[in-house]
Amino acid sequence: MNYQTPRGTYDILPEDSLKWQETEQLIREVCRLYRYQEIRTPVFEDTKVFKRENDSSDMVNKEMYTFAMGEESYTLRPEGTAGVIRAFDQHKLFGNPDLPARLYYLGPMFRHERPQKGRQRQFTQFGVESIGAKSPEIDAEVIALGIDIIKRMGISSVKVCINTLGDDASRSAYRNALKEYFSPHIDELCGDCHRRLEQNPLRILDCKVDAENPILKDAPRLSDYLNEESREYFDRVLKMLDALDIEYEIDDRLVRGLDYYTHTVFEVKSTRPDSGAQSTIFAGGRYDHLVEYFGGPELSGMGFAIGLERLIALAEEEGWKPSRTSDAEVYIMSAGNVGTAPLEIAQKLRQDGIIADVNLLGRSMKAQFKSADRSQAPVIIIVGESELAENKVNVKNKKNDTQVTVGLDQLNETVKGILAE
RNA sequence: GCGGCUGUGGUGAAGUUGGUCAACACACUGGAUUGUGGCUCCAGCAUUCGAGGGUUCGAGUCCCUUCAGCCGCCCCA
Repeated sequence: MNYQTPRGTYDILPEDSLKWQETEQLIREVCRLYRYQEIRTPVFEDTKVFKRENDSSDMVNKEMYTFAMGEESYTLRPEGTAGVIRAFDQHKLFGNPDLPARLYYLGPMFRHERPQKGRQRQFTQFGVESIGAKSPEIDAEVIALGIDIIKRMGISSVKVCINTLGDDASRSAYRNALKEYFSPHIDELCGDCHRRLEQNPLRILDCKVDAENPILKDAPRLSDYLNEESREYFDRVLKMLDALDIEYEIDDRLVRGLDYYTHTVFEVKSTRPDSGAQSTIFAGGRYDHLVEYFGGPELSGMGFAIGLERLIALAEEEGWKPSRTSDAEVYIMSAGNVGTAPLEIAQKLRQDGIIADVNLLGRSMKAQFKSADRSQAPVIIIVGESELAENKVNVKNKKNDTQVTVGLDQLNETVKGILAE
């Protein structure tokens, strides 16, 4: 085969499109229940939208699809949050009297990563952002929305890991404490951690190589550096989760990769034993400075993102299937020279909302029956030359394997009767 | 970006120390059975083994390159 999809991209074929449609529909319905509204932003933006200053992670350079057109540098969106906040600021949605703005997005994202299962270069992400107000209730609502969706997808083996990074003061105090603590022990840590010490010392805490290293276990705890206000905020988040019956586990090693998070951060993981390295279903947190960064006022936001490829894969592992099918309700075949009658009959049925498949090839009855079986249709209409001469056709009811001959004027009613059985 | 495994028809797959007609099964198509199938029987269905080079009298089997998938690491917005 000389042509194929680029690495890390894939086609959704007809046999799979239904589950995507249903998953997206489910997501949209749940969002409607929570009164989150969709926002659609471009799939590419000025590179500077995604390439933030002060961002200590190196993913920005390595993993973005950036291209130049004339003087401009553009980048395919690697995530949804930046574009949404940009739009929130650009269109001055902060002027809305009813903040927070509750927004969601759903669409393709692009990252130049080494593909694995549930990890593609073009992938589909759904996310919500609740922007413009700060309260523990909002944090809980956002988490609840995400949990709601995955529960409705039949995913039950999950746990919520949650933590707080505190406010700026708490966080930078802790950051410094970590640096001070690890610096003397640097030789006892792995190579990656050497880099992390300068770039993002918080991430040393969830290093896999050094996970059992006693140096890590005795590291300063973030909770010891929280100021009163941050601690209180977090306690209220947890109380709200209790009230909503959402079980969680406090994990003070959970720091997330990005610098912009403040206060609440969380990750919802699969507890299935075979989920391997891809166990996170969705994750997010609160950010206090992003709105300001894109030129808006000092407003806080809270959000999460979820990859649909992984969501659907996990749901299927737990037995989820789309509830609708693309099966036919009626299959129309022909015997003898019946001209345009089968097509006309099909058209009339469709106008009554019945899913009709019709044989369009001059094939043997045996072949037509095989197609009819494959279509899963419970009703087969056989348009025969001699019956048609009297304006009649044969209707086979596959539910009880009976067949009747009815006039064309009663056909739709007869079919509906069988389907309703 | 680094490391490991894999790649044979529509599908699941056999292919032994390189020798040839690339098993077997399912699916599919046609016929037995020109307008009532689902059973059975018969026949057809990979000039080719991800792609491209090389070694050889001869390669799916050996070598090189390349593409893709999977697993782990990095990273995970």
